[in-house]
Amino acid sequence: MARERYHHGDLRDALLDGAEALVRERGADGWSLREATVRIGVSPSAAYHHFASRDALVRALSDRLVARLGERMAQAAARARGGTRQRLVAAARDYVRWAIEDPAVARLVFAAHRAEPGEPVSPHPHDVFAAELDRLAEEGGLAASARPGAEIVVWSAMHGLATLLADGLVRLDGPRAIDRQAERLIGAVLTGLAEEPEPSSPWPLPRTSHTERKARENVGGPA
Amino acid sequence: MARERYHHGDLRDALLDGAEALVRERGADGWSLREATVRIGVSPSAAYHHFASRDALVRALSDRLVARLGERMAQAAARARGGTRQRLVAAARDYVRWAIEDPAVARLVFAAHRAEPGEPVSPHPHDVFAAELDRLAEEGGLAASARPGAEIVVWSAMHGLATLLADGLVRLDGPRAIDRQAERLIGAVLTGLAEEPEPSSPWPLPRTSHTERKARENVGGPA
DNA sequence: TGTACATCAGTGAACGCGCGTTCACTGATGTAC
DNA sequence: TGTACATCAGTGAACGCGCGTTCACTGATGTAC
Repeated sequence: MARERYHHGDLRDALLDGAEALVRERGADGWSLREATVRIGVSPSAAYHHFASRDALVRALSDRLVARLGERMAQAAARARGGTRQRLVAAARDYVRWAIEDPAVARLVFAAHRAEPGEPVSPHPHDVFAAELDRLAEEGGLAASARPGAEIVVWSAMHGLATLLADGLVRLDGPRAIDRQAERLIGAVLTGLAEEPEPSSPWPLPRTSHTERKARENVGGPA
Repeated sequence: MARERYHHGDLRDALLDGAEALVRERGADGWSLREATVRIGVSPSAAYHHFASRDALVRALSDRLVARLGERMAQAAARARGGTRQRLVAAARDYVRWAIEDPAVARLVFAAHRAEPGEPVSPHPHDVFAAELDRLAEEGGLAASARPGAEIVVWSAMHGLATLLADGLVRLDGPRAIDRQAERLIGAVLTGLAEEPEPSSPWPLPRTSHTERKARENVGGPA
């Protein structure tokens, strides 16, 4: 169990792995920084050479997990057969699948990401939805007036189902039922958006902590 | 600040009030049972004459809060002018309003209710949505095939927006923008449900911890 | 109206606990010459 | 190829903390006769 080398070599990543495993075993909150270090065979204080605080560790873990989710969703969309609507269905379904696969991980991500600081993460579920809706609008599957803010409509719906399932407030028997519920929800939302009458004044434009972090990062960046 | 009487008289309620105030001030998790007792001017151990554990206190508080939310929603629906669709819009909008009014309270409720035990709470948001959708189906605003499980579709959508806002992942400027976003979302979902093609096999029937608790309670109850 | 007594709802001290974080330190590594 | 030295990434002991919960207790209340 003991390390052979004095220097670990990749303690930062190892800590993230350890913390992730603890989240799976004991829940989003049921573990300590000390446990994560013990599990790796390193003293608690060693963690502070890599993270300023326990909180920083949690944020880094959350960023890593959310990036993985975004990648999954983007791949699910890319693999989908059919048109853009099917791509959206696939991405949306995957969001929900991911949440129930590991509810504790989902809770950590949803809770931890409320805290602002940290690197902006790409791809982010928000970006995936936004990109697919752009496609849909270009193809004429969505009125120009309905496009702004539509990604928040879609994200809200899928986030709600994912959260209700991850928190155990709603239960469905088996993966097939979950997929169908997700498909039903995204289907209703997309139909509703497609039929949306032109609003008398433009829809409100929600801001997200994710896109704002990206914008902040790009100040002074490449033109 | 000191109590005049040795016996408090209504310590149970006072503890719930104190805990609720702490949640508002310090967040869903940022307070202890001890703080709640100190605030009331009572020793920490006194709490154990009324709650078996801190957890039981949290659950009781959550039940109280969720019942209040359900009442609000039902009243909003009752006050709505227009048809059943407008009643649903009003209830859905209120769910979101409630969540952003006090995000910490909303987080406590959403998190604490995953834990099973406790009294079933009525009215529950789930019941309000279900009742209004029943009306809508009776009036022909919703196909019979689309009714089963539709309350989870609606609840998911509104829960998602509420959660994203309460957790600060999405921001909207001012109450007017929030109402419009909520209206847009529930509008899209209801349109989508109304247009929903008859499924080749019935939709999955999600179970909720809330309705299951009620069912359990009614075993052996009045016929 | 008075007294005995059970019950209820408090007190206060103490418990053991594990936590995040700091600190002075030391072993290992890499670079300059 | 060897040596000096700066830097990096660990150690281990200690800190102060507040927590939930238990326990033997006591003051207050209500009821029976």
